[in-house]
Amino acid sequence: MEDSTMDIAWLSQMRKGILELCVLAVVTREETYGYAIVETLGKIPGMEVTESTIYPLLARLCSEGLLKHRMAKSPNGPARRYYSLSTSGNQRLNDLSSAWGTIVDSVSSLLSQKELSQKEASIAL
Amino acid sequence: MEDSTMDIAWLSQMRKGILELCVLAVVTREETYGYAIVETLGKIPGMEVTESTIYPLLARLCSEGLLKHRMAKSPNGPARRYYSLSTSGNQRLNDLSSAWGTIVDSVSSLLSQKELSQKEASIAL
DNA sequence: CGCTCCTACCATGCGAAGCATAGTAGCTAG
DNA sequence: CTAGCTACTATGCTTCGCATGGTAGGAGCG
Repeated sequence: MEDSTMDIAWLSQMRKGILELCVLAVVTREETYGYAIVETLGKIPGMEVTESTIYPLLARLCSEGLLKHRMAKSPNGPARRYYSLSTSGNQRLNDLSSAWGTIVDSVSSLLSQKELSQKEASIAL
Repeated sequence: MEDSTMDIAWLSQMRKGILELCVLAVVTREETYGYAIVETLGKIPGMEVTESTIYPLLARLCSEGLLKHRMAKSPNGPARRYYSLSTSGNQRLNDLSSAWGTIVDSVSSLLSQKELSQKEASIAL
């Protein structure tokens, strides 16, 4: 019931499922680890996430065989778990990516029709 | 456990929250009713929905005050419940719409970086 | 006049995913 | 040795899409 979180509640809903695409896209750029992904996505408008979102997601993608990981030492803290894409992870990235393109087209088509009808409505009035 | 539904399970996840934007966009074009919205969205690639998705969503949007409705007779069946946008519904549509634009930009930026790194990787190999 | 079929909407319940909250543990600095 | 940063973990809540299975009005047909 907190105002600041209520205001953007629908935003996180809109992100559902899209985050998986984003994480795969980030990991495919370079082998990286959870904590860094949080910071990377934190710089992207509308894509801010917390660790409690990213870590379960990474675990899920691993258990689905889309990601693989290896441990490596960190210069300033506990060991990091570096993730990289598996073959099927690459496949999934392509699938998600094309599905994403389809949805973007569909939605923007819907929204443009909205603008047209609004102009017509203002004329009709 | 059916294969055909398993294959596109992540697709419905990706649609979460986006559907709200789509329904508002459809309703703002013209006053319409649940059954028709299902058929309208059914024609849009990647946006196929069932009645059990739309009716609860319409009810939710109504209870949030984003939509208002009126009953009207149907030429071939039971009475229809026609929906139209309220003032705050219009506001929400604008909010969702701009948030959508932000996300689309962010994701496509991520995906284009992916393509770059893949070219670099193929050179490095 | 009942039977079937299409239309239109409703109720229940489940599973997936984001995320708040809180905790664990490695490592360095002073 | 303890304070503070880094990195990951565990639990539980909430929302939402959706499968399933209804209810009910009207039209056409024998």
